[in-house]
Amino acid sequence: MSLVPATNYIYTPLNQLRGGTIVNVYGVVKFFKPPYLSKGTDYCSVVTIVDQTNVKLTCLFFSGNYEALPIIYKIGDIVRFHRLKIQVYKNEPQGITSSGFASLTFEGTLGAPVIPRTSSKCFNFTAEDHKMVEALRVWASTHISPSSTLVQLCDVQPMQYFDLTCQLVGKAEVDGASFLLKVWDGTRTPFPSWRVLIQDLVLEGDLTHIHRLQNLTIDILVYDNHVRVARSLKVGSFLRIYSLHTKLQSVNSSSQASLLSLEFHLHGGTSYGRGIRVLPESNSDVDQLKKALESADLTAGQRSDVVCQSEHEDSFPALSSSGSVSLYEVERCQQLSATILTDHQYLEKTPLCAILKQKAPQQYRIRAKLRSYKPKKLFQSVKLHCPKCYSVQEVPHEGNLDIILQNAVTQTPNTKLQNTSLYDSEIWTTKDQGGRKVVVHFVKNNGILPLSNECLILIEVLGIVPLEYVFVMTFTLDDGTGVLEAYLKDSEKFFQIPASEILIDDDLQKSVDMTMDMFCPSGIKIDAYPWLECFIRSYNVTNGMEQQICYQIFDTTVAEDLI
DNA sequence: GTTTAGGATTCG
Repeated sequence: MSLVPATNYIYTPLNQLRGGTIVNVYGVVKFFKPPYLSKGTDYCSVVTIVDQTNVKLTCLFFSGNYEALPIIYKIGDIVRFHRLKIQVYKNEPQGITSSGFASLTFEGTLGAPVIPRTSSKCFNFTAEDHKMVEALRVWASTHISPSSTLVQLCDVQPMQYFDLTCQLVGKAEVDGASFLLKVWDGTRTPFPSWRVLIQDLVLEGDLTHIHRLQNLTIDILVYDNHVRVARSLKVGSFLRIYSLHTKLQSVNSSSQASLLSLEFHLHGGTSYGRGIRVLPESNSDVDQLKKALESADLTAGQRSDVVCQSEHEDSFPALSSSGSVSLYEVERCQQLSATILTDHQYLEKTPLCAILKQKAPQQYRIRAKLRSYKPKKLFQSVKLHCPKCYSVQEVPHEGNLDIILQNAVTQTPNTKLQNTSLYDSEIWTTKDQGGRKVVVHFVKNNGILPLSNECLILIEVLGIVPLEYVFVMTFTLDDGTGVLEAYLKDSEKFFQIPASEILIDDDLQKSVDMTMDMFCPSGIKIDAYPWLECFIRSYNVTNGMEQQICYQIFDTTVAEDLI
């Protein structure tokens, strides 16, 4: 007689789930919201899993007991759910807690020890389960991209959402809607953290320790629903803060120098799994964190190499007039860029806020995201450009003009460039110029020829200067410190596609469209856009009485692996 | 015994 009931659990593959049943399933966590207090009576957690059938299942878990919900720390964790109810929501199977629901969670890393995390006092775990976990790890290693949101403070970028593993060193009430957490992870941010103003004496924590850590600590403001969680946290505990948002702020000081600081916000709500979870000492990421904390360079945090313009202890280093922030643009913070420089790699990057304050002409290396661009339709960006207009040259002598024009008359227009899907072409034969042929292209809009007053007309012209096909676009660039409009005028260097061939080649059009869509993807926020490394020059433009500074992109090309 | 939320970033 055995005290343990010989239950043989059957696990249903995720592609065989039927509404109205109660099942046991295994899966890899693809998305999750750490447990949070619902608007009802229970804690809630939303978890999406996937298995070898490549079918996803989103599950809703409710429990009055926080511990009873699945103990998931990151995407890629492996879970086993027992007595999961399957219901149908929006015509899709959906999992939900049913009575007797229980879960086990395992690290998803190949080769890591198979240790179940659970609040269940007793649970069934056999050699078969062990095999299931191993098999899912192997499958996930080639089918699930590793979590890219786990980032150390030294690698944070302005305008980013990421998950931070850190230790809490201080906390303070700010107001009803926000709460301050002071944390560190042993590394230093590329820009100094903002300092949230709080009333004296409300900061809880070891003030001597916090002072010693100086700029190794960051200030996080958490809002709304996260306030009560933050308030309950114990100083010294290890945390993972999910979907933490960074924002680079330029602050003007009395000395008129630009100050840059990095803000950290945990916004209200639970979208994208925003939340806070305490990690136990046994967590393998906490082991790593502890090592980073032990080996942290406290002296580096003092920034003794920076000349501060203010004597205030917590002040931010000022930007020099050249706008260089090289001290904080730590090289290890490099992230792959969607465009690269073809020259000037030795130059330091300059934040846009600094460029916007300076006189033209100058040249800068920048790193920014493409907030938007104009025109949206590729055919509108292809223009004929006259290089002579941009260069200072003598107007040809009248005597030479005849010869130049006569030569032009003998050239026959290229018929390959006529009547494409993007424009209609007409050949106009002159009567009094020896029958010289002039080709006029009427550019269509979405395949339709616009009214004559709105139609872009390209004229293959007049013999003196061979006109050059170019892409002309306006890029609105944003690096978190400022926004700047820069022109791109490119014949083939930037896209590595000749502008002269774009109008007659569908594949090239698709390629440029895809590149632009990758720079500036629709439907996602700018934080998820790729970084562009660009070289720009500023120049003065006089428009009547007004003088304006414009910017042009050059010596920049689309990164090779994107072409 | 029911409700909660039902993935899909704030705007401080």
